[in-house]
Amino acid sequence: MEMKLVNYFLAVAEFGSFSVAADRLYISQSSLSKQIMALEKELGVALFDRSKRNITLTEAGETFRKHADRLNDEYKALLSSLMEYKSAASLSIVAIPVIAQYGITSYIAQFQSAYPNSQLMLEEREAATILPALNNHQFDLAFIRDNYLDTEQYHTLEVNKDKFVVALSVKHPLAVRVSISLSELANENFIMFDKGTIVHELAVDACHKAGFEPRNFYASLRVESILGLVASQSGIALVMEKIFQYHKHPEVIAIPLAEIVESKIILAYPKDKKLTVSARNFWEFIRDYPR
Amino acid sequence: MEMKLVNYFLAVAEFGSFSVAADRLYISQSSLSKQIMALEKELGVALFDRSKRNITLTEAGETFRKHADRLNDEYKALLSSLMEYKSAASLSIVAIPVIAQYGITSYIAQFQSAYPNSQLMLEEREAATILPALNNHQFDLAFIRDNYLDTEQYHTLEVNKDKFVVALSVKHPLAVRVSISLSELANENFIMFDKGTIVHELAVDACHKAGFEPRNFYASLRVESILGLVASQSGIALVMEKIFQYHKHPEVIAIPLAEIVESKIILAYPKDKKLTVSARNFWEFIRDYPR
DNA sequence: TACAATGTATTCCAAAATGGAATAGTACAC
DNA sequence: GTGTACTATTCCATTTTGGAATACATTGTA
Repeated sequence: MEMKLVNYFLAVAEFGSFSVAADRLYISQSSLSKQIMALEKELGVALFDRSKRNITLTEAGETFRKHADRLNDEYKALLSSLMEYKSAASLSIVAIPVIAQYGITSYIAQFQSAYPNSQLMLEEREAATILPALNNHQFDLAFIRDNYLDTEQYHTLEVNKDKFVVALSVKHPLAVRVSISLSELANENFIMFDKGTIVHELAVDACHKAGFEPRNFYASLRVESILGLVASQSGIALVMEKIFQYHKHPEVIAIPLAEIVESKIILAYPKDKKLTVSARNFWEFIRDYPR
Repeated sequence: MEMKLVNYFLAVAEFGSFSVAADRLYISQSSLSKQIMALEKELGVALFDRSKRNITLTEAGETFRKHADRLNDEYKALLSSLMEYKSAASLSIVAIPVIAQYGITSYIAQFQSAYPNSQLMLEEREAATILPALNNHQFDLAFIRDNYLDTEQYHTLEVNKDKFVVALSVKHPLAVRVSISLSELANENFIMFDKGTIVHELAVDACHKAGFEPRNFYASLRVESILGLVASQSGIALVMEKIFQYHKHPEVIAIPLAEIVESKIILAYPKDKKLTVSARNFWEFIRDYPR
């Protein structure tokens, strides 16, 4: 039995719902459903009664829950006892692929010169795959956006802050404005980031709030490409201001959005995890960094 | 972390050797090596010191061992507590693909009419894959050959017994004999079962004991095909007597082997496992079956 | 009774993990 | 040095995984 299944089980039991638990665990509902089914098959007993709309624990499920807590405690004790043997210097960080734009590379460089012995591993991943990996203890710390994050589950540290601007061709009629409201864009072509990215979700949600469905000219592209398309008047785009500033395109202008749509870049780790010495150093380095 | 890795780890720690532990666990050395390495990577610490010829536990390994026992105990307690919720009638059996030839199908039929409510699942697998699956609790009971089995680890019940005979074309010069010694076959073409099967291993080992390397005309085939090849004088074969009797080929004769090479068919389950009610019924049914 | 809302299961498919056989590499006894 | 007895690595076929889309089921409501 895979130990993470214990947590999956406990989440489903707690919320009485696969879809809610899947959300909370940052995995898909179909995956969670399959994994719990596989667990039940492996154990040879049904853990949940799914015949009603609200799923409930079977008797076996109740028994499993009792043991699950103890098993989990043992497991955590094991992990925590191994903590001290981890090379004190080891530190693995995962980040969304915008660390340059938000100056995080510079923090890291300064940390490395302050702690030259730390063996820092830095990996970039798409947002969607970061949280499951972080929860699985594959990384010590993560740089992520705070949107859609269940802040109850994580210790967080604000590192940077950004907000949407409207990227327009300089030839666009609205390019002369000092501010644009989303509702004025209802009939525009939207050039979006990849479906599944947080920025995409944020943009779509914002349009919904403004009362329209954005006409998406999907692009699943890099900022450079998006700005290129905007420059060639294929449409407009919602992009984060600092990302825009970083990449700047001579024929594209960014106009503030009347509605404030904010996104904070945070450093985070799961509350149920103990940090290594190095990770704590890094955390404190970022926390105390003079701004 | 996969719970079975705890057992893998404990086996390596106990024997101080990957290859011995792999043998004991009935998996390949390369697989075990990779799995322990993956475990170490997942935990972020080295558990074994491999720099010396005799591998030893690192400090972290010692710590892991302490917790491993407790974790394992919790896990076993969990499994055992779920036992009672398993449909009392459920019973899954795995067997090598010769149950018809050894009359096991008839035992099963009789058990089913004696216990019509038992939901018996029967699956056939190649010998090599049975023991790992049995150790992983994927099945309650297994019909297997006793050769090369570590009988310390399993409760066993003899079900049938068989021995090698030499299968020859009726036209073969030795076909008139009442008994043949292996050493007389040193220059024959051997038609063998698939590499990796127990019967193949037995045959090769027997030839080695008789002081020669069998010239294999590999066939990785079914008995029918092997007997067909023997009939057409492509070579000779070592086959189990009862298997031969069952399939009988008019142009093939079986001569007893002077050296007795025996193979018992046994019913087995791991000693560290508790049987379900039905499994126990089946066990006792077989044990008390009048012979 | 139909229908909308809200669930879970299933299917499909690309990507990743698994595991054994063969092989390379390494410590140690002699 | 050389052979022996181990572990690591590579290769590759097979299996597993996990998400997107979709099918299917329950329940509350018109």
